[in-house]
Amino acid sequence: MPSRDQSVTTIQRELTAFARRARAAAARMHPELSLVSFTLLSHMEDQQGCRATDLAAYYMLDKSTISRQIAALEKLGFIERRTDPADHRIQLLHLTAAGTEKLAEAAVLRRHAFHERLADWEEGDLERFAAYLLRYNSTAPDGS
Amino acid sequence: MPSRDQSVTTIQRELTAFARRARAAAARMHPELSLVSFTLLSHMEDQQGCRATDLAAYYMLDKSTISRQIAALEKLGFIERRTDPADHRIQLLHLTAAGTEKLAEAAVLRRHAFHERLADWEEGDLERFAAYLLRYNSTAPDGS
DNA sequence: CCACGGGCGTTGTATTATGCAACTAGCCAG
DNA sequence: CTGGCTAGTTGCATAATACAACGCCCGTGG
Repeated sequence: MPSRDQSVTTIQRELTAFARRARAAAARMHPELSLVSFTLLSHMEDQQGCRATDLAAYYMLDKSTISRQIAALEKLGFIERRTDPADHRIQLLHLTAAGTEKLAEAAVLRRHAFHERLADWEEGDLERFAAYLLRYNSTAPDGS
Repeated sequence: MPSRDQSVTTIQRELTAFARRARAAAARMHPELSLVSFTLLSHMEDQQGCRATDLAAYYMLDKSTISRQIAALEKLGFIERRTDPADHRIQLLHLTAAGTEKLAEAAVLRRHAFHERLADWEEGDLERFAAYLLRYNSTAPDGS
């Protein structure tokens, strides 16, 4: 019965509903690390040596926003900037030990919450859901 | 190869990434109607006569935030409040004709964007994705 | 070698969303 | 009627964000 239109509507509605909650949930789980901070930190962990510009592009945030987030994370001692020796304009971002640890802490809390929430999901469904999200996010992340 | 843990991690990561973008995308598509406004309006259309408290609970927003959003939407002429005759504390929220129209406009833009983005998805995948999101959001929306 | 255009990042400024706390008004049970 | 509860509003503070102007460094073309 769900038409293509209806599926699309549901997807946008539910994704949006999720978005509304994510921040609050993050704030509850790890007040020390906002959702944005957590996400950026997480990204940096995966992409050791990424640039601020990369983050800005990926998350559709202004470079100034990223700059401030990075400054805050550095002040907290969670990341360090290493100027690219080959191009002094560029800062390569790396997690510090403290950052890795902090991220792990938050991740544990988040994972716990998500696991609880997804406890009764079959593994196959989880995989498919994850795959859909990846696929969704991989398409046209720009704002053309 | 994706373990349960990994799927869960991916889900949170990708949902979060989506969340980061949704607002910016909404701002681009319909600057008149923020993502929150759109979502609330959309909710009100489905649940004619819902209360502010319902919205606050569903979207995990403070009642004051909802109150202000509602005030703004009313000022724009998109909704009207009808005091519940049975309980004068309660305001039942209804879309006006203008609100319905505005919402439809925004919905068209959004649907267009989403459709473009999801153009190459098979209908079955869309349905499953939508179902997963619904299922996800339906579980434990509270913050216990 | 030097100047210019462009990319990367920072800082100043303003806006906006949001939460918390205090408050008002209306309901209901004792 | 009074106390306690619920719905919603408002004052206040904060945090996230965008935009614009700027500084720094790169490479290229004269």
